[in-house]
Amino acid sequence: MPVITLPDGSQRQYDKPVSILEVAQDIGPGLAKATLAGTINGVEHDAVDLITEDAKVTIITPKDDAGLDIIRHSCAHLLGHAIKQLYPDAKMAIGPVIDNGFYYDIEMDKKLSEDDLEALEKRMLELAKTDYDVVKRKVSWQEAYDTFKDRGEPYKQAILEEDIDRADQPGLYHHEEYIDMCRGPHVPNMRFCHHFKLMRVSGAYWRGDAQNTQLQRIYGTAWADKKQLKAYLKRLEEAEKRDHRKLGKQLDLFHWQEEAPGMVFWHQKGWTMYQVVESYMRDKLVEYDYEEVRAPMIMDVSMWEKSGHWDKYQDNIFATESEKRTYAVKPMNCPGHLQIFNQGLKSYRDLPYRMAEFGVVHRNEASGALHGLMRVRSFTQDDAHVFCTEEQILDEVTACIRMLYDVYRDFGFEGDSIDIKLSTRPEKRIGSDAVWDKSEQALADALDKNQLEFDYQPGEGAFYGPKIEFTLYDSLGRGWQCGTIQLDFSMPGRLGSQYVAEDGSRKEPVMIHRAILGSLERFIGILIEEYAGAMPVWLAPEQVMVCNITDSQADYVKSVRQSLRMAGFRATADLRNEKIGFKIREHTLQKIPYVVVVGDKEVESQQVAVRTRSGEDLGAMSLQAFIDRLRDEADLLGRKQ
RNA sequence: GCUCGCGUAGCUCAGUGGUAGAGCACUCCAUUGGUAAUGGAGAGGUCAUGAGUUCAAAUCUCAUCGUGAGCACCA
Repeated sequence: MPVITLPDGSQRQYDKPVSILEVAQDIGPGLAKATLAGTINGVEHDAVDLITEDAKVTIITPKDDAGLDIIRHSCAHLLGHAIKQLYPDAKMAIGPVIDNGFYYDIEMDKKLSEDDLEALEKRMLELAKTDYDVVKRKVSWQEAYDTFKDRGEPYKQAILEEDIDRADQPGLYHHEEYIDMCRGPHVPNMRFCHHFKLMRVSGAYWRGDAQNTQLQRIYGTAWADKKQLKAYLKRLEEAEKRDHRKLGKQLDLFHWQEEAPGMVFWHQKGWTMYQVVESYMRDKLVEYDYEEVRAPMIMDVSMWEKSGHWDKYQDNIFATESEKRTYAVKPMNCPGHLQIFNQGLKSYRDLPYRMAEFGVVHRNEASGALHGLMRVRSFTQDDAHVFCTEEQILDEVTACIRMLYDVYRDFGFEGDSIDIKLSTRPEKRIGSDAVWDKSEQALADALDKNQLEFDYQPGEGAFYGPKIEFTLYDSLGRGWQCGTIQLDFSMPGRLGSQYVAEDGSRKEPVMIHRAILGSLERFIGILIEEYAGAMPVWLAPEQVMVCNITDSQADYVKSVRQSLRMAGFRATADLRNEKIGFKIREHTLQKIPYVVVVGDKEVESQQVAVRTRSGEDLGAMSLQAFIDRLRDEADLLGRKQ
């Protein structure tokens, strides 16, 4: 006699167990038609699942986020259905939901091409358009196992054997002749799965392990209706226009070439941005009481053996030989900083000692890992190491976080655009559990103290200590770790760093590794995508372009440009023999914040006519008024009001 | 590193076995103009590199390098 409570608080009573679909039918035929699934006491269930006891029930339709996920999940099954029809020898692995869509990992001999994807998509659509019912069956573990054994699906068998309890009743979803196994829920009928697109195919390892077979992964996107699908594809197109690699070329910021894979050739404009960012950070180092240093680029390999890097990262370290000695190009700044710390006897009175470097490091990343400015083989870290006592950890980490947010806000990042993760002790680690407890707690406390939400990444910490990672996202939503704060109880000991404590004894300092921007290259890449190349005034490599209308204003243009430069702005003159419309178009496309136009009128009145890159004509004003405006805008940095 | 795709003029791209193309940029000439493209002419390519198939290769095959998406990696 289940009593069902709906989200609006209303109740319905039944004299026998009813399915979610029946409840929906009871409420109205329109809702029944839109019913994908439901939740029973907060747990998702298929529409056909029976409610046997009093429960809170919600109906899931394509309008719900959960509904969209169900559609996507069922689209993965639909892909399986089509794959097995076109390639009967395909072995299906896993087909989960991801942001905006789904994928399926498949083992098959035939290597899928773009054309094959098109054919697959066509078959999927044909199948979906028949609007067949998806039939769910709960079976015993053994029956599921036998089913997939008969069907030659070794991966499904492996999932059953390794992940599913023998007492469980796995759900088998019948898509006509195709059967897939899933926790569900799934759509009751394929009429919900008409709006999808297969996006690409790539390789992916079974169970995410490079030792295992590489499967073919087909990615697709799926939506509740045609409009959503079109809007998504449009969004993707727009996002691609923000690609920093594309903009880097268009805006003449940097280039790459074959002879130096993963290393940037910064052009004048890109380098100007870089220098603005660097000098901003240098000011912040003063504000937050750091000392800047510079350590050698290459050191004898023995240094890296002592630090442990050679042992762990040898394949990724560039090395060079000279006079029978092997030198490693530094992949990290910490050993160098420890050498500087070690010069002269340090007292507890010297702690905390905050040592910063714009450290250029080289890491021989796997070729497949390289990605524009985001993942390079040579980059500059805004690195720092804080040497302190255990008692000082909390305060110092808190200060690092405060500094990080101070900086990020100036660049326009805050709130949801920053993802925080706390990586805790890995299996292979050094140091006592007591020390780990304390340091993990210190990092968590520091985050709490700054009222920041974060997710734990258990086991993902470095072998020497836990770490906080701050991730920013590119225009396509790919995350890139930028800032990081790591605790290290090991390196100072390995490289012989000590200080004299209050009681006269020698102690090892704790080292906090911290980077705010992380890699300047990566951070600038993120900035370019964030602003789609239209950098705010303080970062724009060219801030003002001063244009004449005819030759007769050339001298005035030069003097305006010079005045702007003397006022501290990056201004250029465009005296070419071109029409003003042509110049404006070009400089607007180059995303220069302001174009100043001077003709005879302006020369006469000793003014400047100002136009913004968004196309707004601000009219004529005195040069001083324009300079004031520029200064106000530049002083804002990238802060959101 | 792995899987699949891509590599043609400075840039964006067309060209599927038979004499290498377009637009923009560049150079020159004319034009001196008021807020997103003035007109004309010219120059510019070992079709990433190397090998092979073929009477003939930008085009087909293989390898190498670079690059794109994803996987793995990310101190």
